[in-house]
Amino acid sequence: MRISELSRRSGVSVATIKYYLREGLVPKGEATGATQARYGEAHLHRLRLIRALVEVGDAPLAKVHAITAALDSADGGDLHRLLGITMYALAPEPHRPAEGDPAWTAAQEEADALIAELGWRVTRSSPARGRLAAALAATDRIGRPVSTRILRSYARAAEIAAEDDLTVIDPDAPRDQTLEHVVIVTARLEQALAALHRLAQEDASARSFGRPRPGAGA
Amino acid sequence: MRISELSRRSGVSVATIKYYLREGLVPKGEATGATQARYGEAHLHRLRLIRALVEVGDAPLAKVHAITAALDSADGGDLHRLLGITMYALAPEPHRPAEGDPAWTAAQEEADALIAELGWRVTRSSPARGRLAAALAATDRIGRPVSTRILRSYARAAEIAAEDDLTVIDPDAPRDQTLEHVVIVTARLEQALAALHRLAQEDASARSFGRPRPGAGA
DNA sequence: CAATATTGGAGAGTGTCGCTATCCAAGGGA
DNA sequence: TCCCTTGGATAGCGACACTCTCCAATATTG
Repeated sequence: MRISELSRRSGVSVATIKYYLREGLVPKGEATGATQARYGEAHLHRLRLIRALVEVGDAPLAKVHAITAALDSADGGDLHRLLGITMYALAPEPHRPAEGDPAWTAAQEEADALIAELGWRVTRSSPARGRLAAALAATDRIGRPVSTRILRSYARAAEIAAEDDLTVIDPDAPRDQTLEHVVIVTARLEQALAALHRLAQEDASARSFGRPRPGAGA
Repeated sequence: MRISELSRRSGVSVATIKYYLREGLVPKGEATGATQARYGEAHLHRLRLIRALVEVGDAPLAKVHAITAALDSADGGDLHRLLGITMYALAPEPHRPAEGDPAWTAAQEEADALIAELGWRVTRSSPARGRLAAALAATDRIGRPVSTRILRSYARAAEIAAEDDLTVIDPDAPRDQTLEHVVIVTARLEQALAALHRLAQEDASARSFGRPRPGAGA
């Protein structure tokens, strides 16, 4: 297909596709002349992956670029590695506190202990590990550490959810599409969890601080 | 204190404070002359709240403005209302699907049913309600609906966590400080939850797709 | 008291991000 | 044949969150 059809089928404007081509996020089409090229299904999948990363995963294009680069080079790479690269790129980096900070050290130990206790097989360098520790340290510093009870209860729920997430994967589908699905499922579940948390919080706040008939927000 | 001291104690540059003053995010100091004004502790709390919203809550200044406006006007407003305004402003708005979308309708009903079942007292217009529905609808559409088992298990965990969140609140502390703490605790817990979820996912991926010695990501 | 530094206030400028618009010449389709 | 689309490249734009520069009016310090 030509660029206009690719645009129509992907919902991405021609100008934006050209921009992605220039940036190397989408591989060039097969040139059929000085001013013509042909695109295929792979290009369509790629565009959908990019949109999923940007719109659902809220990733900056630079990170999208890291992911597509891995996709385009490590064709034979195993799926676990590819998933790792993708999820690592999607992770927001926490502003890491100073090395010597006692709250930080304690939080790291707590995170490690929890991971060990659950027997989770994660790399030492996983950004999620640091993110967890940073979150624990921050609440610590405010004087209200997260209770281990809650942490455990969430961890258990997360375990089940993660297992479920992966059933979405068809190892034989195109990689672009596989990643697209994983990104969407992961991001959406996180949205759902955050939403649940806020709803629960609103309920708790209504019961603690609300008036009998809670006029509530907005 | 004068602006330079306010800057030093808050860690926000003088230029930025001036900018916040111009934008009305921070109330003006008490003028003591044509080119002089005095600032107090309230200004310090306000700056810390703003930084918490921006850095931890990742809120755009426009939303911060909505929150500070509420703070500055509704001094007598009850805490529940103020919390509502704050958390509503922090909520990312989901791109709401078309009205007629069947997945959307079904997801909304599921969300409402869950809330009703748990007996949560949340307003009909709560953005978290829409966010939850949007997340459910998105995974639905991909063909992998979130299981109610997982949803319930997360909801239960969220309930406990939310209860805990509120113990951070001292109803007699300055409102700016109270909001700052709630924002930090809420945002950080959400980070922790997301991190747990990703760690669990990495573990699941390692077990399903990894090689015996999982070289993993990055 | 004089020299120097700081302040409030306002406007313009900066850097990043993710596009979007404009041009142009070479093909392609009717 | 004649017009429309395309690829390719360059420049421009709008939002955002500052940051810089000026200025005249104080404060502070010696």
